Amino acid sequence: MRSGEKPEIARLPLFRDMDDTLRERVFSGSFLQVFPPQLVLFELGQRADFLHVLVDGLVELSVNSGGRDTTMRIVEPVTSFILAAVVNDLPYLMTARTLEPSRVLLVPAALIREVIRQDAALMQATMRELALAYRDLVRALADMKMRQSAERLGNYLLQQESQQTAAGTIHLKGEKRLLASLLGMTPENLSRAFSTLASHGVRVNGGKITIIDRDALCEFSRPDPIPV
Amino acid sequence: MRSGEKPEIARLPLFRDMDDTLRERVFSGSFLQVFPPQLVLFELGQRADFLHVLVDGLVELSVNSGGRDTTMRIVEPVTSFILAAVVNDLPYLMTARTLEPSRVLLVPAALIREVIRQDAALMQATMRELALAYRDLVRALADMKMRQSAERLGNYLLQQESQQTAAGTIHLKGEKRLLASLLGMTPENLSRAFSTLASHGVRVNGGKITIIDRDALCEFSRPDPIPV
DNA sequence: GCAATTTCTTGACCAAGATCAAATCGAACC
DNA sequence: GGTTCGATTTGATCTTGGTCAAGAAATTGC
Repeated sequence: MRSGEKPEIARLPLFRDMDDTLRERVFSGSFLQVFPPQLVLFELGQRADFLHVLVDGLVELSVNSGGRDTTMRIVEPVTSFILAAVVNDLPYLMTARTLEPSRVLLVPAALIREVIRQDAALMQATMRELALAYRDLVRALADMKMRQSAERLGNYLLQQESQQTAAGTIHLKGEKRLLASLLGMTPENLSRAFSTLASHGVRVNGGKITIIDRDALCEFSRPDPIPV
Repeated sequence: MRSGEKPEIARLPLFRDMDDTLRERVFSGSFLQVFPPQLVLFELGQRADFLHVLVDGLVELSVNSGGRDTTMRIVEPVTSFILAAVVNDLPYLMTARTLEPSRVLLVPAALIREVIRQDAALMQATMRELALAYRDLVRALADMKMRQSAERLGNYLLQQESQQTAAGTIHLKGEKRLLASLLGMTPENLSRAFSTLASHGVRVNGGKITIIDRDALCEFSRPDPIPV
């Protein structure tokens, strides 16, 4: 791999605290690969050969089964993904596809498992990362079960706003149909959900969303009481 | 804690491989408590003070927010629960309530975190447990997003059948309304879903379910291609 | 720049599931 | 055994969200 992105990857919570020599060993045993958009990186059911780290671009993780399909997560750089499958050496439960031209660091699964066994700090970071990911999914499942579609959209926007830098403004990544699938609705209903939110402080302009009345949106969407 | 259940807890994947002395330290720092049914063990939002191990009885984990409520998991003995909150010292995302008279081992969160740092085998077991729990939730979320209610019920039955000992027979634990909430539907609709499954090889007699035609049920429910 | 293609939006209609109400079933208690 | 209370089932109706179709807007390709 090129050295340019190494520091940024090394700064990830997953790799931050581990032994420098072992980290170097992980990196030198991995390779950075460039992928065009719409390329399938791996499919659900395959044996987990690599821990992936998205360095640049955009990746969708989805589940497809019985002719149906749903987006589980949109991965933005710089983030590792598919850690749970790698840790337990189990088949991927999701399919990964690039949405934009992307650069991905591929860490051989056997290598990362070996180094995890050797390095307590890496193991602890892995454990913490998995615990946080688990909690994200608890929230996502509760969201899907308890809220209706426009509320889910409202909460998604509030959450994105708090993560993105510019206050009050959100830039959607990917197409709207992708967001619809992530939120568990059809593109048609996402469109209608945006119209519903128009009377609750949200303005839409293509992929640029503005929250002009945060209180009204909170009132409507009833965000989680426990902050992330 | 009494010594009777110690071996069974020690045999759990979480505690199985750790150092014996440290395991003894964990157990002697914990206490086994008996709770009546319908008692709230902890509520969402509270600081995670204890790792819980259900030794006997039945516990519901639920999320309640904005006047709505949904069952996230039904915990059967012998199983630990709420590990993710404890590992990262974060507030519980779920509320726990006993459904039957229950005995629960309460392991102080600070103690288990300390021993995890000291014992690589325990840390590895924790990491694995979290990774498996994560994968369960990926399945649950995909299930909720992609399948309709009767299919979810069918898959639940197939899954329960494979876990319980008697082939073809399932004993529901807890009331049907609980199962309805776990599957993300109303009790009324659960009842209708059972009638739907009647024409797909399922017979119901109170809490005793019989799968008289496994193939027909699979055909209807389209279970996950990747086995758990 | 303009045609072609795709995405997004809107409207009409349909299906799944929720709600409300009432009837039935079953277990616990006298 | 009969009563009572809650759980479950059934039916009628309503709401939400999905489907289908068409038009508007945006993007791509030439």
